[in-house]
Amino acid sequence: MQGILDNLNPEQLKAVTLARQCALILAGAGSGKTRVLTTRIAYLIQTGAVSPAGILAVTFTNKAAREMLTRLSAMLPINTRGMWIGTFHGLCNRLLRIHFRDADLPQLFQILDSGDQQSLVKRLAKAQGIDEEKFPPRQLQAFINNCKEAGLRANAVEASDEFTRRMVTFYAEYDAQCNREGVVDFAELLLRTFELLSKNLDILQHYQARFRYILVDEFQDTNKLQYKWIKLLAGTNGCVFAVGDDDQSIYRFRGAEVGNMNELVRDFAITDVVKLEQNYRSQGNILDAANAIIAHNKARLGKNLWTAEGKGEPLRVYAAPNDEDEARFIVEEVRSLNREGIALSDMALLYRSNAQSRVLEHTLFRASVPYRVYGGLRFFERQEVKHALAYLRLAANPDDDTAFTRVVNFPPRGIGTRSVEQLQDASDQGLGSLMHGARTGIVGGRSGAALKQFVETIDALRKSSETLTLPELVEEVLERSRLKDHYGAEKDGQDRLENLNELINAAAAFAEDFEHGLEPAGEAQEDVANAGTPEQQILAAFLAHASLEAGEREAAAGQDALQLMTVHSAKGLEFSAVFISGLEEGLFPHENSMLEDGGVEEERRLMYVAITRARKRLYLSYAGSRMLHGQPRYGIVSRFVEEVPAQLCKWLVLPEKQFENRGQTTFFRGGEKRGLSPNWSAGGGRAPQADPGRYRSAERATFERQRPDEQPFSIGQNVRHAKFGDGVVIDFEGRGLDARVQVRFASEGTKWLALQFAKLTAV
DNA sequence: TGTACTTAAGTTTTT
DNA sequence: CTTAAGTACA
Repeated sequence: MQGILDNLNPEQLKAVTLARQCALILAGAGSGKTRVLTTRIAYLIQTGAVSPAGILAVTFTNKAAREMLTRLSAMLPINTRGMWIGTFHGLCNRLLRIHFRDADLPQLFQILDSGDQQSLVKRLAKAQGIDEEKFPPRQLQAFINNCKEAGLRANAVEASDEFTRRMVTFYAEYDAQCNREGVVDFAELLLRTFELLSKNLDILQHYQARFRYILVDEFQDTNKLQYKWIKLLAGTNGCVFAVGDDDQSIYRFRGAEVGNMNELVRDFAITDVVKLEQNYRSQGNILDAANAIIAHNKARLGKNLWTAEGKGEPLRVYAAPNDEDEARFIVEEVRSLNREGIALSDMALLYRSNAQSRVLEHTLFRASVPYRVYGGLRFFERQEVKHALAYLRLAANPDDDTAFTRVVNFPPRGIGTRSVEQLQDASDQGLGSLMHGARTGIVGGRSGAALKQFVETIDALRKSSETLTLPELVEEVLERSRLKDHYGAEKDGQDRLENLNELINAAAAFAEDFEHGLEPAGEAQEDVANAGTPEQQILAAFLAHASLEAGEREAAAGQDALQLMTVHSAKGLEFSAVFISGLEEGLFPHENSMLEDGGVEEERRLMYVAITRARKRLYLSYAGSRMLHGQPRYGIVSRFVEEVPAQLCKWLVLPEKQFENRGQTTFFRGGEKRGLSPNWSAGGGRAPQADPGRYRSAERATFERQRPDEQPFSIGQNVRHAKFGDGVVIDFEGRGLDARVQVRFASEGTKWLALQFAKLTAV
């Protein structure tokens, strides 16, 4: 017992050992939030306050849920299986699988990810002859999701104008179509569960009695519906332990309501909010900067981070004449820090929007600095994987029209848009799903025959799904669908084939976990009375898994590499050294945010998150000009840089030296709320020129010294390629973007590689 | 029906 | 600049 409470500070201890009462823990960045959450669970179980089965812990990401489970099993020698720890969506999926009848869902309902949802919206909008100019599919999709996340069905949405009324109608038709197909989107998982519990008192009471303790992570990110969901499950006797930080609320654009924190305090009569303000991550100056910036926001719950550590280094601020120079500066600093012994993987290069990574990547590449970009395509989102999954989905549920349209003519089998339209028309007239139409031979001629073949393939797969193990079934899918043949024949299909093989492995691994009850759905299985064949159960669980957990981001080679990511994806992480780039008005804070009410405050919280990622070193940089959409844009320093107290900063180049004629160029600074004037002057505007004298020539000299780095590979050099492995450069031609190198690989033979595309690193 | 060209548009993201 | 989506043509 003593063990788990050791080394907690007084506030952490208070939070962990609270008596049975609802609580809001205001946990600042780096204050040991996850530790408090997991220790609280361990404490409750160890003191016998509750059995593991009485715990419900909700997170936003699978990663956070896994982290919690890992730490928990390190703390307690218990079986974590009975515990409900997971994401909102994962837990809802679990509930709906158990109570599919009461939720009015087919047993093997499928989950649409955002991409699937968008194709469904597009298909439906087209079928209804909706003007895509007036109602862009993206907007329709957003409208539906916003409604659902507010807990509103179409019949509950108030529409005052014609435009909204049309969208509401569409929403109703969309839902009807989902029901026909037996599919649910992400927001539907939550709304459907909420309705299930609202309408079935016995089920609600069962779970209210079971989950005596409900814990919520990142509470500031909950949306309206999620909060209602928590409230419903907690009931009058529940005990909610919410951990959050209003200063780190950066997801308002996807429906997060910081106001839920105040609601919670009111609804659950919380009398004292526990504040965790001691920061164990950043040194003093960094923390002071964060506090100073966030102090500009109004309507905060109020919290000030402090540290027992010293002040540490000052913040480094660099004003670059342009984006390329900014990148060059960062790369030099990264190398210098690396020489001082900081691992590349312990440094992060942050930016506001993904588009900014290109210049940075280019410069890093030329300088042979290994890096890893977060935010790429994930495994289950890859085209070839989604195709294979669509066949699996049809095997599980032939009425899944989204899956049907995706693969009915992929690989190409002579079924064109015309034929699919015929099926669609028939379906619109109430003649059933697309698959049903294909089966009944609505389409004649060659296409009709091809369709018949397709139906037979799916039927065969469906039969196989009843008996084959999951990995066997996946293999069968790859063969029968001819996906393997198709990608095998494609000249650049090797990577895709590898991913398809990887899917078999993923299926095997999943089946294994499922059998051992490691997958939560494995337990849910016990609760289901009438379950179909076990093989079909596993298939449904696997498909849900593929939608809910898109898989780890593309794993780079395990080497030490600089971490590149948006500020959003940096949330929750920490690094010894952090570079925040592109600190210009219009970029960060983003220009679009200035039009929204409270938009700049959200951007400021984003800046706060960025700063508090750093342990020891923090760099802020901005560029006088930046290439955007192929044209130069001229910007001025972000207000966020100016909000940092001057005494915390060390300017590496004095700003006035770079922008000599700044006073002559007219720049606008948007207001916090109105922001009517653009903060970027367009391409034709006058640039803040660098001082043609001293500064420029000094920079030129630096560029000259950098020259050799432009051609990082010389003959005889050892290099590494992400796919082909290690090799040696044996020839070279071209310059700049056209440059190609010939590399002899240890295992893959000799290849010519375009430097522009191939990710080669020096070894 | 599939390929090649043109054109438009371009925050942040998890489930 | 890049990418995606849509249109014209073989």
